[in-house]
Amino acid sequence: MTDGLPAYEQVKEWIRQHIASGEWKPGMVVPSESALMERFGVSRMTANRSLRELANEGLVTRVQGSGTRVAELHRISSKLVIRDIHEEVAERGHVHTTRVLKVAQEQASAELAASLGVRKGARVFHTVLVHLENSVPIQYEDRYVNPAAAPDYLDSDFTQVSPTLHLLQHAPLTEASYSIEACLPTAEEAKQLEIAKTDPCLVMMRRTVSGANVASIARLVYPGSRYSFAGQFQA
Amino acid sequence: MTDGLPAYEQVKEWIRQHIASGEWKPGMVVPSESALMERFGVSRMTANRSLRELANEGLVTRVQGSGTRVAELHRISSKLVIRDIHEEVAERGHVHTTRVLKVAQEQASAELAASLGVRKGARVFHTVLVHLENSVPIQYEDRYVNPAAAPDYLDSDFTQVSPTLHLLQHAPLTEASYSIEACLPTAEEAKQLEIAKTDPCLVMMRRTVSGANVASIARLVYPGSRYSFAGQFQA
DNA sequence: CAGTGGTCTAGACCACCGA
DNA sequence: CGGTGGTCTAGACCACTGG
Repeated sequence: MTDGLPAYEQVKEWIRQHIASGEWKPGMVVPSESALMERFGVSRMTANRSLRELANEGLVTRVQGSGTRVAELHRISSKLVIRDIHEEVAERGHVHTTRVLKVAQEQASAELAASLGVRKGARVFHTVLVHLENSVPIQYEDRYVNPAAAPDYLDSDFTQVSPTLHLLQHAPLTEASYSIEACLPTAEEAKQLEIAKTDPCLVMMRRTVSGANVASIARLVYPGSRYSFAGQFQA
Repeated sequence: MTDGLPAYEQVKEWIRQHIASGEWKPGMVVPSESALMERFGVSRMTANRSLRELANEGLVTRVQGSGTRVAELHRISSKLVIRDIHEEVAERGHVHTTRVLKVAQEQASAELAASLGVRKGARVFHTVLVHLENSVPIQYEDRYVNPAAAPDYLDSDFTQVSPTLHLLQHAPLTEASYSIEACLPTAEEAKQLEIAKTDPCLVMMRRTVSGANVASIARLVYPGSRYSFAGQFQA
């Protein structure tokens, strides 16, 4: 333990290298906490932290009473970060503007009511807008909001504050789920995004939960030719 | 500290609730480790573990000497897990089969050579196959493999072992990057996936690194009508 | 039963920040 | 300078696994 790095990091690094080199294959037992104590002259708390963090990262699996093993399949798992679109465009040094198509109160259909967790016919907020990057449309956003989660949603100026940002600030996020598909745009979406009706789009359906309420349900349509999701994974 | 839950989890949960309820807003200071020691009657190591894990989860930020604060914007960040397709299909209780279209050695074009990190004209492996779930095509996989990373790649029986699995077993994964877009299929892809040329597809480009080598570059085409990526996020 | 991981404590030394 | 987080130790009790 001579390096400048913390001891628990040195232990992690040593284990990582044995796994990455293929020397320790999936399913094989990794040195136990007491073995690491001897090998590195560290306390058990330190050895424990190393193994626990590697387990959190998915590199090893631990079973009480049995031991620590190299994880079976290095699943390629990576963080997909969903960000406020205004922030994302700004970070590229571009200008983000918004075209507001609809800001309204509506009565929830049966299907929508079920998704939002409100009674059928209850009052819900509905916004439709288009996000532009340097005047080029990059996202069509069709969103329903539960008034219980964000009572003053409709008072927001959506040309200044994106719906995502308003919700993040007024309805702390506790849970979210999404799915990504490839679809053709509807006629209205194609028109607003200024693309052909045959241009494929990435469609993200996103549902966010804030505390006890479903806060919002959104359908986000991205022109396939102008947008992609990217991610990275490091072992 | 009466509950059945570990003390550090109880402390985390207490903090999470104050954040989720909106009581503690982004930027506000969270109780320090010593404050938590008093409040819960735990040792500093335990209080430290609670705050450290919350920081790893992105809920708070910590600055040495300054303190712990509620993180600025809850970015909706979620794990996108990319799995071996055979395993994924099997888990749904369906049958996975493979149609092998090409297994060959080729000379790398300039562009491909650059991506794979080999010399132009170097020998590379090239496979093309279609994955079927209950006899329905769900993925067209066009893959180039660096022989340095998996010398016996071509000896594999791809009807039994998927390329992903072979690579995971023979070339331990150290890094991966991907991007997801919406595209129309090529004529060949449409034919093999048994879809119309106008049906949008999800296309994932994936690049994996094993140790010092780029192991493989793959283009994975999913029929939009039969596949979606889903994910979830919990605060 | 011995070996493993899961948790917790009391105390310690250090580096850093801000008044 | 005091308060904060970053790390580490020696020892402890428990629950679980496997032979």
